[in-house]
Amino acid sequence: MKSSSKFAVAIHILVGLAVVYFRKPQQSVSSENIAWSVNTNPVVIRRILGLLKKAELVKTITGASGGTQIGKNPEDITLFDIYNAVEERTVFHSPYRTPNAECPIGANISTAIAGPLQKAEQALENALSKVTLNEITKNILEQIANKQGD
Amino acid sequence: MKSSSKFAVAIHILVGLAVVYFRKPQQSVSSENIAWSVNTNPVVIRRILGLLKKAELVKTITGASGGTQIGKNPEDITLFDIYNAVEERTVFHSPYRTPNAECPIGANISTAIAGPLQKAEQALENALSKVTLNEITKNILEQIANKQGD
DNA sequence: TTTTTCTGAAACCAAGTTAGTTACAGTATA
DNA sequence: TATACTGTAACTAACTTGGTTTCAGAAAAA
Repeated sequence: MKSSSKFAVAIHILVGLAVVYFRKPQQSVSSENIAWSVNTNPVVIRRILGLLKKAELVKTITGASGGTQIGKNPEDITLFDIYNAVEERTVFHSPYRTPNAECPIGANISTAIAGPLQKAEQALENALSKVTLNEITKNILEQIANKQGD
Repeated sequence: MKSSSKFAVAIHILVGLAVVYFRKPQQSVSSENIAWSVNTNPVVIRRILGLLKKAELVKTITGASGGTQIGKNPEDITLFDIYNAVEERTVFHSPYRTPNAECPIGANISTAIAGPLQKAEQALENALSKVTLNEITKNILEQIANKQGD
């Protein structure tokens, strides 16, 4: 199983936007700024922002002094929303070369495993939808505050 | 998120071995035979069998008229055992380029999301471990029987 | 003993995916 | 009009994957 980093980067982006939103709700952030925090190229960030925008998790403003703001209250964004926005394929979707239909097992295996795999995926998604962006952001802000207290 | 087909193929292999086991417990199956059912190359099958063998889900016999048998009772093999045997990385593990440590968010994001992601993964694994190879095999044997009744 | 039939493993390739990069058109502000 | 952004196309390098060929080793069969 190979995972893309898109999900992790998307969480990172949204946490950053949430922090900005808490401090100054109308402020927008440039892709270059975000790229600095994530440690990558602004275009990589803009690509992911495009996906988040489609899901209405962020809104972007073009033109000078434009940038991105969070699209809704961090309370109302779950990890599943983010996951759903950036990861197009399901966990178990595989480019599984169609099994041999002449073989009784090959002919029936796909439907036999579809149910259980879907349930497992459902369980994953349920767990993700229980965690809000707000919680994660608060968690990070606490970590930062604690370190400053040292 | 990109998935390999190894998990699906591994299930296919084990269902096949379970069917053989039910019919004739001491019979072993060649990788070529399995490859025919899966519709791929015997070497691909042997690669996956190697992983399943390490997990003691199958046992192989070398030499002429050798092959593979299931390693334990299908009742005692869960989808999680199979998943665990063939998929080395975790669902969310990403080659995430280390975020910028100079940024407070970058410095703290990894630990903040580790917990929730681990819980989600745990949920997935729990769901997988509730399904046995036996159930899937019986399901397939039923499907086959129903079709013959047409 | 020799032949045959298997597994195990190395080595290689083609295809696909991903992150990163450059470049540039379009847009809105100052 | 100059500036500072986004959006997007196009390209590349690195990596992963499944498929394939090849061969050494093992064990049964002849």
